[in-house]
Amino acid sequence: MWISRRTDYATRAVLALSLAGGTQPMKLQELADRTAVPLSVLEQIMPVLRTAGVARSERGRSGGYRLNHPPGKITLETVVRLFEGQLAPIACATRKEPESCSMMCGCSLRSAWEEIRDNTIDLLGRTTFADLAAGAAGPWLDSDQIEPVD
Amino acid sequence: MWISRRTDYATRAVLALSLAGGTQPMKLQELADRTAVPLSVLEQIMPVLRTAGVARSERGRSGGYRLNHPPGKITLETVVRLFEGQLAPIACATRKEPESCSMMCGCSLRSAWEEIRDNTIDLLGRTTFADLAAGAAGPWLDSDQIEPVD
DNA sequence: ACTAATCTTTATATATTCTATCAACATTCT
DNA sequence: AGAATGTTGATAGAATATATAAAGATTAGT
Repeated sequence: MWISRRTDYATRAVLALSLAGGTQPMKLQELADRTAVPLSVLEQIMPVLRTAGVARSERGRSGGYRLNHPPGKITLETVVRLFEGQLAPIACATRKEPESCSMMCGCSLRSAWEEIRDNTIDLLGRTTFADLAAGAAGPWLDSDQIEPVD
Repeated sequence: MWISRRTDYATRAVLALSLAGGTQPMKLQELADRTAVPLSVLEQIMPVLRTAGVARSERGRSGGYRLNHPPGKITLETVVRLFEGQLAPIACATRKEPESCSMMCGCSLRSAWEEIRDNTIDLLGRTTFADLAAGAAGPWLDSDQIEPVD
C-alpha cells in the first residue's frame, strides 16, 4: 500500500489523456470528472506533469491539458517516479546512495529488498500508457472520446 | 519506500534469531544491540511476533526470545504481513476486498498494480529466513553465535 | 520469602507526511 | 473589457509513524 493518492491520481490523469487522443486539450474540470479526482488536487498534480514534460497545457478560454508525447513513449515508471521518488521498498536498497545498514551483520535482507525493487522498476518501465490505453474499457472508448466537450 | 521502520526492525530481529541458532533464548537487550534497533521499540515489536507464533519467549532472569519454528519454515512474507498488512501497492489491487475504482473507465491500471503485487508477494513468500541466514556474513557467524551471552 | 532480571502492556508525546481546500494571480479568447 | 481557464502558494486537518517512558507480571536464584 505504497502508491500514494497523488500518484494514483496522476496515473489516472495520464491514462485519461491517453484515451482522449490529444486532438484537443482537455479541461481540468473534465479531467477531474473522468478520473474522479478532486479538481483542487488536480490543480496541484497537473503542473508537476507539465514541468516534467509529460503533459502540455494551454491557458485561456479554450485551454486545457494534453499529452506532450505519444502514450507509447510514456511509461508508468516516469509518472510514478515523479510523485513517489525512490521506488526501492526501503532506504537501504535504493540504487543511488543507499542508506548504510547499521545492523551488526552483512545484512542479507537487502538482497531481498533489491530484488523487489528491480522487479517493480522493471515492470513499471516496461508498461507504457499505450499498453494501458489498449487494456482500458468502458464509456470513454465508445462515444465520449469523439464527442466535443462543449 | 514502503517498508516501514517497524517492518525493517522485525525482519532484522527474526534474522538475528535465525543466526543465533536457538539453543538458548536471546535477551531483548542483546537483540537490540545486534540489530541496531532501539530497545523500547523492540519491546513493542517482539510481542507481535510472539502472538503470531513466529517467536516464543521466556520470562524471568534467564528469559529471552527464540524462534518458534526452524528458519526454513518462516518466510519474509509472514513477517512483513504482520506489520504492513496488505501488500498490494494500492487499495484497488488487494486480493481480498479490493476497493472499487471510481474512475470512469474499466481502469487498466489495476492490472499493473496487481502484477507488482503478485511479483512482490511471490518473492516474499519464496524467501525463508534460512535463505537469508545463509546469505548473511559478518561478526555474528564466527564467534558471537557460540559465545555465551553472560 | 525476597530480590533482581527479564518480558508485557499501556499511555503518550512528537514529528512527519498526506490530503484537500481555498484564494489570489496570470493568460488567453471572444 | 470580461469570462474562462490554467498557475501558484498558503494553510488547515487528518492520519500515520516513531520513539519513549512508566507501571505491571513472571521467573530464577538466593
